[in-house]
Amino acid sequence: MCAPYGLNIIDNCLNCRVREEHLFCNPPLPALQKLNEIKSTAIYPKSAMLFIEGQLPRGIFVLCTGKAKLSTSSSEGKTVILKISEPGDVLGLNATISNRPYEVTAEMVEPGQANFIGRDALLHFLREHGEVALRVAEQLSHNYYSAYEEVRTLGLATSPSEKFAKLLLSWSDNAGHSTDASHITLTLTHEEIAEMIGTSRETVSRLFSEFKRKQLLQMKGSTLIIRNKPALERMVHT
Amino acid sequence: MCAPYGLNIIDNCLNCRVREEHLFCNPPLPALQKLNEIKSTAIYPKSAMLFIEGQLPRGIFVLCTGKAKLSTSSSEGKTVILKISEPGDVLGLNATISNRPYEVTAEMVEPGQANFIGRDALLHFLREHGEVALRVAEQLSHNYYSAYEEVRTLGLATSPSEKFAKLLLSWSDNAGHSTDASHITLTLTHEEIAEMIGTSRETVSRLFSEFKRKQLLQMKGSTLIIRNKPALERMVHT
DNA sequence: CATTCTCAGTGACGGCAATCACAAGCGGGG
DNA sequence: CCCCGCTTGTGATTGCCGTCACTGAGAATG
Repeated sequence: MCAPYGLNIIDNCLNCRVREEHLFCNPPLPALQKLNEIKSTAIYPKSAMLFIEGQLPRGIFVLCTGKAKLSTSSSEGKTVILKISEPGDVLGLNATISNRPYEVTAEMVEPGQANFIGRDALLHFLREHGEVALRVAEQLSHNYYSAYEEVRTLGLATSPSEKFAKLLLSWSDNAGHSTDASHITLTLTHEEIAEMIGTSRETVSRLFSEFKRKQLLQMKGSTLIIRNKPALERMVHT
Repeated sequence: MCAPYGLNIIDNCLNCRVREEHLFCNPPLPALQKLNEIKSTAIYPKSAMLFIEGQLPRGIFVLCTGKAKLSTSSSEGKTVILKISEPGDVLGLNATISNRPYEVTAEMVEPGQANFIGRDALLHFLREHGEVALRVAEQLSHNYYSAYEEVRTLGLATSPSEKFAKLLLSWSDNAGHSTDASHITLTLTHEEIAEMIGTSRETVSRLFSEFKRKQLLQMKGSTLIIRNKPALERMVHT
């Protein structure tokens, strides 16, 4: 769990140490103190919108706990989910750095805490602390890889089943840190899964049925168990 | 045209001034001199590979003239083209910054000149010249937007015709600088176009036929003329 | 407890595009 | 000049998946 609202950023960061991308956790002390001055912390409930596609960039959000989904929609209402962000991720960085409107919508799918840093303060800070700019570059590079992976999923996989298998494997890889990699807690609806792999909700339902029938996976409540990972890997033509 | 092989980077940059992203053209003089020391220039023929997906990152290539296609392939041989890079673009930056293998293959589709900067020299340089690191961040952000746009194209557009229309419009926008925006020189094969919009070669052929029949476009040799841009825009549900 | 809403599962149907197959243009090089 | 490779055009076929329609389960809400 993350430190409660009101403690300083150092405490936040100690509790943030879930992933490797700690944009603002490892810098030297002077930078850290400055960061602590310019950030503000808030807790967001499920379904809270951190920012919305098209808005002018107010600044960045450093996710401390909870999960946020990054999505973009067409005027027809069709939606693509680009990524489910996890603690440690920096949201809105691209828009803020390049001063273009937020290109995605960030919505909390699990309630959590985030630190906000306004655009002017951030840019001013980065100009003064060049060491941290490299960190920013790394985070941007990370964002790029995420989008790139999405392109590969959407563009290279032909069938929905292949994309679905790929998604399951990516979940399995991410979860592999502490718990059993084959046990995954499923927080997304079929609709949202469909938006991640670019297919329809019904097809996702049918994929679940099919994969269960083929003994590839199994559901226990909201826990998803991968029963035959090698078979899944064989379905994916990386 | 770009300065011939052998002149220094200042001359190169003067001639590079085609686009806005001049990672290495505007820095203060000391940085420029240092850059000039660590870069090396070469001319590449058509089909030359600057780097290949999966290779360890040797460094970056700043494209001076010519065009390069950035693509990624599955083991099945299916290919997605992520972007056609133009003069001013920095290739291989993501991989080099984050020290991961090149995630794409960069192949020249029009012969041209590029400056190479090795990874160690680049990182060393960036640490010494923090001002330029912000430029790097901007370029990375730019790369991200490209990938993001590709996700939108691949994920949000349902029909191949919509993606095709979108591609034509993006060409029209890019070409709009100097010449008539409705006249575009076509350098890609149908196969490559198919790889950009995630469809089959035959479908692209049929799309050309269909669009010509509907008076949306017209071909004169290798020049493509857009005859009804509003109609194209109506086909795209941004 | 009743109502309502969201989410999940499943069948039927139809259309669209991938695939296969082949013919024809086109250009370059020997 | 003539072949050969690459590119393009187009027909026929097939199967997959998106859409529509409906049912039912479960959670939330009052």
